[in-house]
Amino acid sequence: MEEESELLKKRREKIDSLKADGIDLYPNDARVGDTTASVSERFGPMTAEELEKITERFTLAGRLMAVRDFGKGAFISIQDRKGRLQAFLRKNQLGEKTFSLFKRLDVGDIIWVAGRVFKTRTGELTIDVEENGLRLLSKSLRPLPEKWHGLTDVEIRYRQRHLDLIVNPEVRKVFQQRSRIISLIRRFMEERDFLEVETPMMQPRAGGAVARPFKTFHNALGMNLFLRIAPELYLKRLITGGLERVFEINRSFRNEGISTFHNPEFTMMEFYQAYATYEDLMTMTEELFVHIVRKLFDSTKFSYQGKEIDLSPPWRRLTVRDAVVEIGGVETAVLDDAGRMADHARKLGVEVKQSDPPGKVLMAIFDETVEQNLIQPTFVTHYPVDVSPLSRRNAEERTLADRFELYICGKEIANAFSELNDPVDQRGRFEMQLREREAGDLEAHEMDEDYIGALECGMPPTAGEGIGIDRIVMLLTDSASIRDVILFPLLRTRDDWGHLAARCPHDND
RNA sequence: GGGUCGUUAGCUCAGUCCGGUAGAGCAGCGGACUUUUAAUCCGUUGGUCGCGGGUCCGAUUCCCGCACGACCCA
Repeated sequence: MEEESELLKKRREKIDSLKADGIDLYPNDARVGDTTASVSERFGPMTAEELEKITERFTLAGRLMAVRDFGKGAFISIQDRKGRLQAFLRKNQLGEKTFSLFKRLDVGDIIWVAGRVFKTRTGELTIDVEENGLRLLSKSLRPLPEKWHGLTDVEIRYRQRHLDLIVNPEVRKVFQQRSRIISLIRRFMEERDFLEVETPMMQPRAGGAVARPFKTFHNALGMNLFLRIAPELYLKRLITGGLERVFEINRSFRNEGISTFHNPEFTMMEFYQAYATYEDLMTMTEELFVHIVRKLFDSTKFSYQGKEIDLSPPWRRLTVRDAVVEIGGVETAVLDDAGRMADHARKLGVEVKQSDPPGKVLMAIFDETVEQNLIQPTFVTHYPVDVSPLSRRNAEERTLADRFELYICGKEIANAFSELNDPVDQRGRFEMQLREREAGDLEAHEMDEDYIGALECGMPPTAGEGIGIDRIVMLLTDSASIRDVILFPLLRTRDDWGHLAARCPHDND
């Protein structure tokens, strides 16, 4: 048994003392009528004289965050989901018993107070706690992090997010913003008559994107399953099924490295619209983003990590080829010669295989030279078909796809294309992907006969898009790391002794 | 996978360069105080110095390895 700290011992002593007085440490019968915000919004603007006429009684519950004790009186701060409010405890008003309860409370306890409002000499709105108007609702055994610096150790912040949320109000705000952003997106889609759907996260084949999946196993069915890397192929079956406009906001999983912009599970919105083109989606994307930032900031501008971003449309549109020439500084002649292009890529330090199709090499050059320079919102268009196995071919340029990616602040935020609905072409694309897989590309797409079968029933001409929700939230909350916008980012597990938990041997097939 | 940095009290941090078993603030505990708000004042408790090994009379400090985390690179 591990030694208990002095602090914990003291708390246990208090608990024993409270129990001895017949005080329930975890009661569940308190009724809460108000919030810190409902009270302060209503009475904050009033003067002390005006408040004297208010005889209404308020009941609040929340966490005790600070105590300023004066012996026979004390100020305390109560924090609920909406914020903080101060309360004043007076011995002669609370009564002997209740005041003695207060003396045994700790910062961190969940409490309930009742009383009227008044303003202190310094003008702060305060609850004047009435007789017996203080109750303990839940006893805290552990001390909270420090009141002034809060909790800054990022590892503890992520591992014990509850502490982070209690003591760092700006963290709570980020997650409130996240919820708001998702809600705004949902509303926007519903207004355009899109139907929200849910498709499988456990899939017999992980398709719809170029990435490595997590593998799992269903015991009863004796079946290998993969966590989805994208919902795409299922959503398009729904388009074939006649739903015409669908969207899904949910998790996808990619078995890849972790960085400030990558978490193994992340949230994406994918949506598909029949009888639309990727060009329609560019306009719609502009409208969506403007809708969000106007509601959030009442402006089309915001700043991210010191960079001023302006989302007022129309956004810059640039082909991959033009981007590589203009921004990447690559000569046109190099791009027209597969051999020279591969040499150029190698010069940039990119690993190029003999089997890599030219489109893949071009995109490697793009990633290396262009991506991080696209700060203001930019639609990059005309992707090579080689790297777009599910996209429709451009009517004029058959080696190019009707596809765009959206970049903001040097990061990919969205990926969209007119969908390939020709089952014969689709089979050919999958076959090409299979050849890349055989050449060692573990991310290449697999053959999916079920999906081709669905296309053979006739899928209407459609455009679809995937938008990285975590990344949007990062941008709009000025968060430097994706871990700051995901409540419980993936970290290595540790047991109570600080050792790594047992790792399962993994199979590589 | 590689590099850099970090890990010291419940929290926020000093100290380690130059080896002699650790300090502050907040929190806690005791006392004073009924309009404070990082309340104040007086007193005071609290440490496997991330883990393991090596060198040494002696290691939180030097060396090696490991773990976890952060950032950068691939």
